[in-house]
Amino acid sequence: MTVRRIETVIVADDHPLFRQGMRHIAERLYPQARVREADTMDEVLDLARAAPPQAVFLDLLFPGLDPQRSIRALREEFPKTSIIVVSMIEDEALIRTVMEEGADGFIAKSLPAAEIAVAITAVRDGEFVIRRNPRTDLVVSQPGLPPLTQRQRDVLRLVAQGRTNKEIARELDISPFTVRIHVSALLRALDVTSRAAAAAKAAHAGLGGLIGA
Amino acid sequence: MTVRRIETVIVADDHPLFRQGMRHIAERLYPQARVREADTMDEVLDLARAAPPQAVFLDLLFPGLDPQRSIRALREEFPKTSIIVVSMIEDEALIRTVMEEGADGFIAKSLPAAEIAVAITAVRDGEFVIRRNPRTDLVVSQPGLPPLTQRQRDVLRLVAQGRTNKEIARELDISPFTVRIHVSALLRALDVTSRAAAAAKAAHAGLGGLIGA
DNA sequence: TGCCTCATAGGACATATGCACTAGTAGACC
DNA sequence: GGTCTACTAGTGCATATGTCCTATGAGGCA
Repeated sequence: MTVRRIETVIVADDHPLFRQGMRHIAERLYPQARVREADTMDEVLDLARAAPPQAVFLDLLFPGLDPQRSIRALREEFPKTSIIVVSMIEDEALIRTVMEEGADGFIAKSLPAAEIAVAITAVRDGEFVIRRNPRTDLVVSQPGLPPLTQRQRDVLRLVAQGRTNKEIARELDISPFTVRIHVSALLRALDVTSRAAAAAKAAHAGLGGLIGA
Repeated sequence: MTVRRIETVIVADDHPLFRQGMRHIAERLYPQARVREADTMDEVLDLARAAPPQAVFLDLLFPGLDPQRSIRALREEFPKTSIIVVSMIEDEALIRTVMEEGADGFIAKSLPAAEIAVAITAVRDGEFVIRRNPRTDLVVSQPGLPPLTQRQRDVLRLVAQGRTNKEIARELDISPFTVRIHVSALLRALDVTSRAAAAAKAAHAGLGGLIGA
């Protein structure tokens, strides 16, 4: 995937200190970009509509905000924007939910700045990224998915939810033929030969799948 | 699924105290059953071959034992036995792995006896069961799968790994036609209409899918 | 300008999948 | 013995899926 030039970035967080930190990271990564800061979800939407951002860094605990709906709404209105959720909470179910709702990356606030920057770059390169604080007990290998185009990520999300090509076509408002193209490319990229296997890989990588209680 | 009478149970754990506790639970649940105790994996196999058990309670940290291979071997040799893994460790990746290798249930050792008994009954009723110690922070709803027959669980495991009907047929050593029967019944039971959706449901229920480090 | 990738849309074709039937065998239950 | 379910195996058929092909427009890059 050709990485499009970053022109506008929105940092949405109600903690001034953290917002400053994120701005700093964004400015280091993309010196030419304009970084906007937002205090509320409405402000995010206003800023985004005024100048569609290439990336949004969204605090999960945004004041009076329902993460699910907001992320889905953002994804629908700005399909090409990298939505990166940054959060204090590292609960798995929440992570899976926001990823399924359309986020491209989930980054724990507790990570060092350098790691956050790396994760952001990976997302811009087409990867789904989930970075939590390293746990001390058991080290688990994170399978990870290869870089995918935005459309491939959209499609994978839906395939991993068990949708058919027709349903995906309706959801993304494109032709079923086009969906097949994306699915084919996706299967090649994931090195599998069936959508069910793709769903399994997605589950292993952190999209979908959840152990509860 | 008709619950077959429990005649023989094997408790495999190298902690005598815990083994006693498990024996107690088993005897309360199935007064008529013979409960065997095993110290090593070889002993488990010897006992099982002498008298095929309806249920095996297996300590995950068995001396010098590779959980993956042992569980898969047990499952292959005794396809109808309920394999219930009981463990000190509650690491998710480990749980998913043992469930994928053929276990029917995973139960944390830290749970009270009553809950362990309930979980065992549910497994015997055809459910996949994963019970960890309740965490205090965020309560997550565990989707849970409806009761399935042993064959349906076998098939679901493989579907959730992205296998095709042919592959499943080879793996289970039955006809592809028969696999289709099981898949059809499975889809009905899960209330979905495609294997990919079934895989997604399985992922949500704790089979497959893993968020790492 | 030319070259590239990505997203879009469609045709053709082989295979896989899912469903609706029939049917035999084995075990559990009454 | 009669009845029930699970597991097995098959046929037939409609639809879904996946691959290979062509083709167009947008946008980035050299």
